[in-house]
Amino acid sequence: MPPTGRKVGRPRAQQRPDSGLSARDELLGAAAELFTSRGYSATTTRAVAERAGMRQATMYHYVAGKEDLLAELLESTVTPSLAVARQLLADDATSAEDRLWELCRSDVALLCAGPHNLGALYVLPEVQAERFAGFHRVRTELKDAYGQLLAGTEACADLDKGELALRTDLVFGLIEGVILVHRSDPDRSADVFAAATADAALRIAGARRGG
Amino acid sequence: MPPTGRKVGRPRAQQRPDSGLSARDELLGAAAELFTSRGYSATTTRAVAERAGMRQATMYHYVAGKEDLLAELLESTVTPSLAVARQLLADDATSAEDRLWELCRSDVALLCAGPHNLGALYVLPEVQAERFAGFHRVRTELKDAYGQLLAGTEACADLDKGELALRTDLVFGLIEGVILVHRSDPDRSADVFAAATADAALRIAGARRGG
DNA sequence: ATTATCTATAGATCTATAGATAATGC
DNA sequence: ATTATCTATAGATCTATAGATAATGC
Repeated sequence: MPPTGRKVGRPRAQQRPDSGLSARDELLGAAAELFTSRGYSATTTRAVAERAGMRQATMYHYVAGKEDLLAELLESTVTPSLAVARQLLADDATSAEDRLWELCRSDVALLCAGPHNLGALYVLPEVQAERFAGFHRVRTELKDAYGQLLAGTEACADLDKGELALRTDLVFGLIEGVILVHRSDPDRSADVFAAATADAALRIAGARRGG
Repeated sequence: MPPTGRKVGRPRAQQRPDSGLSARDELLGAAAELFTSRGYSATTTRAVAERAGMRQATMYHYVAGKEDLLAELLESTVTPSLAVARQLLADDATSAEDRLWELCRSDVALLCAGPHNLGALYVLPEVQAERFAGFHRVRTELKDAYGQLLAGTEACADLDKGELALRTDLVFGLIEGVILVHRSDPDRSADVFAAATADAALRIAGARRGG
């Protein structure tokens, strides 16, 4: 069994050094880059496939179509955030303030850490289509986690339902917005940026860490 | 001269009650609705024209193409915000804190007041293209106004350049983000929402109104 | 005559499928 | 034999233009 370079199937027309990734993952990476920078509808299946190193038709060997790529990217980026949120909701040994801070920090860090601006996927207009309802359910669950942690802070303890919804929108809007603005200065440390955003979120809530 | 209903030119195939708007403004309105809800590339010239009550080809009597519509929508939504910003920058009788608050409030109010979610236009991936550089220059000028007002607040007086840029990104990100999140609850009063966002922006800055 | 609109369509895509091809595996 | 890939293309768009048409204006 020789080291590498031996693969089943017809060779690709354009040979490239082996990235180590599966063909499917290369397609997902290409789609992430193109969808976030040019948009979903503006990105052709040809552009995705050729950036992944294969011809347009070959893409269909791995995915059912463009929609599949977007659906998978959406789910795979929101899932880690939601896992963090669930764990924080269950942790009743820590103050709501500290848990909210950590949720904000990790959310921003997760989305700003990767090579592409995955947060930009969330606001693509096409994502509002029924096809992506699964993503929206998960995203709503994440937003609910923000609301629950906010409701647990001392500063928000006495707010009525409408006021709490307003604060939740402000905090959630901050997170969504800074991820987009991040592309204006992508060289800044994602960790520093994430911590600063979490600080700002607590200030919006009227809360303080360790409270 | 009879009241209405008398117009030069071949009648439209689909007759509709006169909206009072010019054909060009009807096209702009249709484009605003479709670009914000479905996206720019996903919106066809046929969809825009027919929503405006005319056939696809007739659109070219009023605009050079889809790009023109987007360019005009972008400029016309950022221009009023920038006019407010310039006026506030020149007003040295008011504290930087109060002026920053007002800039945030009016920016959110302007974008959330209209029937469509015009703020969503700003984050369309297609807007990053060179074709819309004019919009980006104006938008950068608006962001600079945020930065200058922030620098004038007591809370930010001693920050270095990098720290100030970070705060500016946080405040600007909040504004951009809440405008997007606003679509989750478009029935809420735009004025209340705008004021609450401005309050939140000052808390991020570490400043207080009347400071 | 002027104008606003229409119908028709050329040319350029874009997606998804059909079927051929060139590797390895046994 | 199996697999991954290729080339070729049908069918469905989509944009922008050409040229006809049906009103009013004079």
